[in-house]
Amino acid sequence: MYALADCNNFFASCERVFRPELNGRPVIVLSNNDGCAVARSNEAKALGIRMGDPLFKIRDIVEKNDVAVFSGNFALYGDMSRRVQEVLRCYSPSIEVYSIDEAFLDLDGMDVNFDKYAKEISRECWRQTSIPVSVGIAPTKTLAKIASKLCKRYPKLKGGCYMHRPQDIEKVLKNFPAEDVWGIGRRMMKKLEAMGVKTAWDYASLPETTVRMLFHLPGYRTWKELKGIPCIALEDMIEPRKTICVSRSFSKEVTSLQELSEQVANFAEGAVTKLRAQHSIALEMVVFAITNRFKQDAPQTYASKYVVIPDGTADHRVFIRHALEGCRDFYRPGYGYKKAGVVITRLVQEEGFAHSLFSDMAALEKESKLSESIDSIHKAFGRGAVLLGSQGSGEIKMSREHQSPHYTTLWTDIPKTSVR
DNA sequence: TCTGGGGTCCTAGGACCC
DNA sequence: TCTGGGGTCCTAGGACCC
Repeated sequence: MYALADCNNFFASCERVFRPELNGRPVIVLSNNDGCAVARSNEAKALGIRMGDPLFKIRDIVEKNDVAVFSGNFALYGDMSRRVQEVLRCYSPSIEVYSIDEAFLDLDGMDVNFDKYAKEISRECWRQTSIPVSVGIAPTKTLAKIASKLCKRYPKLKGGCYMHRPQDIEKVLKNFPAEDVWGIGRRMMKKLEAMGVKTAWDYASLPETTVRMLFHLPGYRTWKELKGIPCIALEDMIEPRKTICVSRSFSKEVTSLQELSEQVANFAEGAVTKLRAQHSIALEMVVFAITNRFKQDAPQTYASKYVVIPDGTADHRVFIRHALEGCRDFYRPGYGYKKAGVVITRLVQEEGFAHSLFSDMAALEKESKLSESIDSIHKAFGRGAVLLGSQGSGEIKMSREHQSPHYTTLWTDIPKTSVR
């Protein structure tokens, strides 16, 4: 048996924890640069604001309905997520943190009343964090996801739903749109529509061979999971990432090589920081810059440079140097670059990595000492406490007109009046 | 005017081997 | 005219997730 705990409208709920007067009022949270709505409270959803709607297109709705608008405050959301996880860990020895707002719990072999258990987990999350959490319990992860969605649909379930009897599952699936099933995306749905498949039950009723032929292994797994046969295991071990990407859109277009270089150097530094945190080294990187695809009359480019790092390294300067070289290579005047980034790939664990016979080990060791020093300065004084010259004076200011305080992650921002 | 940022897995097909 | 039968490894691109 699996549980899925899913925080309702997570980012919007985080903002409400510290602004309880916003309960009942529509709330949205925006992506970087105050671009798109990436979280909506139920009231905001009811107004027709969709996931990913750009702010400028919904301005009318926002103003007419007194929608509370927040810039993304990801330090806050990360910290609240950690708090919810702490509560969840009390309910199973084995949990998989699936995303910032979702976690699976392995309930195998537990001798409890699962319906009560689901409701209790939800209640306790609320009591300790003030985040509303929907907990679905079912024999497979895919069904647990569906059960948790039922909690959102039916408040009378009180945040917890246990679903296991075949006749109950059948009833639920017959009323559950196929497109909302975990693992069925837009492309698949298009094929399914043509076949007359509308509900999760329709999909589960397709012949096995059809599913295998048309939707291959991933679609087949989903099909079996809907039938109650577990195929997707709980992954409670945190594996190191296989790729790391740091990219941003700019609040204004970047036209000069100097400015683009400084940005890209910063992204490279950010990527290396993530790389070092998981004790990996990388053998490849790609640096890229793209123009504004929405500006149809402007010249467009998707410029990138791919670099091989034969020695494999996690050295700040190596990545920044390659990133800058890449920039110099592909930069062309006359383009307005709107977004850029650095992707590092071919990641391997630092421990046990066999360097080439011809690597200059003494030089590599010296380099790594410098990077270690940068790490410890950052640890003691915060990221950005020391910069490489090429990183310039820092980042381009992101548009953040509606940022809430860092209530839980900055001493100066701790709420001073009791809110609950 | 204004449009996010980060991941994973799978498969087909190319290139190579005997 | 007729043109074998296995393999492996790698990569790009597609599809999905949040």
